[in-house]
Amino acid sequence: MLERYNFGEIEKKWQKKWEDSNSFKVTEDADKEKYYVLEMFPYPSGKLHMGHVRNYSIGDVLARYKRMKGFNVLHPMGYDSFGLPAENAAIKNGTPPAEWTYSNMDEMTKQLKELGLSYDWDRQVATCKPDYYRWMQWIFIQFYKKGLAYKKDNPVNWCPSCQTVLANEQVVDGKCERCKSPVTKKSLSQWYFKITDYADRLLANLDKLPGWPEKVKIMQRNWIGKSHGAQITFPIEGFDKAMDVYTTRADTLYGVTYMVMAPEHPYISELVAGTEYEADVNAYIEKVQHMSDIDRTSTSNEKTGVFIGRYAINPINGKKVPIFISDYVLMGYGTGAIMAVPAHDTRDFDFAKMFDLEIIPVVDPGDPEIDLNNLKEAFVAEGTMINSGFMDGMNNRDAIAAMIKHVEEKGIGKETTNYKLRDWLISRQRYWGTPIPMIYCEDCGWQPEKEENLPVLLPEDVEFTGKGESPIATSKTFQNAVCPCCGKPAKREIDTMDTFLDSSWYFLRYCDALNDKEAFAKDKVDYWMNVDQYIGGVEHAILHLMYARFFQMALYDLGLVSQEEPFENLLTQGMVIKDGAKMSKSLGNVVSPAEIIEKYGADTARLFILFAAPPERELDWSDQGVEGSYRFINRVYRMVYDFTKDYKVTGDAYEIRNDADKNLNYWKNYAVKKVSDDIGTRFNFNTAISTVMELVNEMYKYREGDVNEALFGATVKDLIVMLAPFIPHVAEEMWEHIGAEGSVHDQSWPSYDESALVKDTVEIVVQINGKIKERLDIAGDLSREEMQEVCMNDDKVKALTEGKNVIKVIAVPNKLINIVVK
RNA sequence: GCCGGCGUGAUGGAAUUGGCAGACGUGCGGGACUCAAAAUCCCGUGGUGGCAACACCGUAUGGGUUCGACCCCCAUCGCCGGCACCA
Repeated sequence: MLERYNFGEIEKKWQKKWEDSNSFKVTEDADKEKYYVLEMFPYPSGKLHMGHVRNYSIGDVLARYKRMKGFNVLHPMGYDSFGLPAENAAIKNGTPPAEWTYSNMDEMTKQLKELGLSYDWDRQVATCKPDYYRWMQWIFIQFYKKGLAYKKDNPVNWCPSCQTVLANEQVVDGKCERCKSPVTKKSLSQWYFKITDYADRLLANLDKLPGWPEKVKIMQRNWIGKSHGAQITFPIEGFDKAMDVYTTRADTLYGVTYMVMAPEHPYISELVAGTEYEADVNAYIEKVQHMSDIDRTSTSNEKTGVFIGRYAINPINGKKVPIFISDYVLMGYGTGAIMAVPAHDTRDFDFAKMFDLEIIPVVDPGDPEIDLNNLKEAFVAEGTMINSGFMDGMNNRDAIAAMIKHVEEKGIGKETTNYKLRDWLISRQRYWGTPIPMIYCEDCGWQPEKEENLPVLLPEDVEFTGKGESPIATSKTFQNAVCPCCGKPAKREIDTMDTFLDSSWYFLRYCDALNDKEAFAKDKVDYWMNVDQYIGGVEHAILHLMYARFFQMALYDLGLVSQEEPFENLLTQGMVIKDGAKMSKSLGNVVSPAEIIEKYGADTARLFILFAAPPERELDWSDQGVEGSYRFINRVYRMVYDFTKDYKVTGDAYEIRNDADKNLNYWKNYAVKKVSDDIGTRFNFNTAISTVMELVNEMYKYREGDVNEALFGATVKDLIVMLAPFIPHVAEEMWEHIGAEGSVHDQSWPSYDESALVKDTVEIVVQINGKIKERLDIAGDLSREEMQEVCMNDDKVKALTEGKNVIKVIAVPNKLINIVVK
């Protein structure tokens, strides 16, 4: 070890040793307790950013800590390597997506290794590799066979000029973001997963995840959006089909004054065919079709709509009410039609005012301030039923149940549960994704490819023009297939899978990444799963984390895994920001990990990022803070170096000779206790580090006096071991330097001696009426009564309470005394 | 609009959940070392008043509960995030 801290050499040296000895490889070991720590795998954009560094540093500290605690730790890394950017690169500069992706992965792997992360690289997965997507396709087929995958026509955004499907985000003002031509809705045949079948379980199981942040669970609950109500059937005058509506407010059925259908409602064309309303209705539908969902919802108060010339009959009282179409009713939720109660629904109220429709109050607020005959806004709170036949006088919350029961008895409706969650549209008209392993046969319909023919490989004879159909369609051979059922020539599906599928089971593949016989062996998955600690950005709170849960449940139902939920504990790390804003190119506040590693080394980068803030919170990047972390490493390094000039680190046995020894011994043991707790149970790495800093400060102080070689040496040893998870390279270097055996990362985590934590005297606070008046050093571990006695006999306390009436005394052992006086 | 979260020194953040507010780091001030600077080491650093011992004030604001509140309750203000015409 050199006198000066040369991070460049140290980091290179140890990274090579770890790699050469395959230090972090793990295998199943039934005799050891396992721990699976997983960080969300990255998209291989080519460069790591600080968010990655933060994510992986957190995971690495945990992995290294748990390993030292004796766990068999699985800590893998891989790439979510399918996706659009690779395809865009191909369009822009002609590089094949595979080439672009593989070179990015190499670059990122290099950077990850430079951070000194303790991954078992043998288990690396990349979702774009055939040995991964083969099993993705196999899983798809299992889902298909179980009835979880289906193909359905559905309207999607279509740009007639670019000849392509657009995502909602790519439609601006009803126009194509690129060429500005009006976007139409086109019905395209798309593959879906029936995630809605799992809505209830996805919701209910959230309660079985105490290790998840409440925030994420709330977001998922809202996304699933379960609501309880009734479906009620309204006959349409002069029409043979009736109109079903969904409502959570069955209590307001008597207050219905009109009906609204979504513009996409299937009955509309029939209802207006050949009438004087047809032209207006079609014009309105046309207009709505040209709007993106974003625009449809942006003008939230301005209601639009058209009367369709038809009437519905309220089944409860026979009242005839007009039917409108309006874009404020969504086809995708409930039945795509509503009963409108303007008196008690804000949106219906706005619409009724706009079209001058009748408003009938049926819930009385019981508030003299509110004029029921001239409502200024919809009344949506609780009240008493009026104008509602048999329900009059009831509380409206009770009336909901009463009305549901009533409509069920009369056969005009039924109790219903609804979800906001929709089925998962999984097909993409893109090249760089897993081919959907389905074949269309004129005679047999859609058939899954035979499992022995997997993988269905991505074709390479394709063109990337950015126009026309998916590039896969340009392949001369890809679509030609044989029907797995009847053997006749058939056509292969050219759509690929949403990349969220790939990332919905990668944690299972890590358990058995090299298996070429099956997606994963059940016994291996049974050994490693569940993921004990999952770590990633909160931006995945809904999509990825919901899809992965869905996959796990579906695989559980298929008998392929033994648990319903994949992630035992979830930690959502905060963003890395600088100067009060997210790091971004446009703001010019990006700090690249590469430049920090170059200037200070990976250990400093890791230490700073863990020290600057607790993991869930935003982290404010500070160049001066980085300097501070660098200084701290130097400070430790110097101390260890200097100590070994005069002394040796011997065994662990030492004697306590005096107060200074006792104090250092206290700190040594206290730090072990505190750091273990902070890493292992609280994930407060920032306070763990600050404790180690305090210990180092104490060691500097101690060094000024009469040094007990054995004690100081033992403290140095514990110090290096405690620092190892945070700054693994320099810890290893110092460990070698003090002449200790083996790798520091193979050491057991230090234990502490409870008796060393007992102080001879403790400082307690004396309060009078809750105000601190005095601090006293008294013997430690006194009982309440003893404490009180010592305190009341103190001269200052006596003086302060002189002539006052002591009402009561509260004593908290080793902490404080509060004397209440009058 | 609805649902969350957060407001603590100049600053990033501590305070293990109702018991010493401001640990640790940064910055700043002072000292030591040096011809000098950097680095390093040591000391100080919430505010007001006082030579001082000390006193008073202080965790967004206003109230409450409690012997005791950064922590619990009510209201208000501000910032951030999620969802957003879901009937």
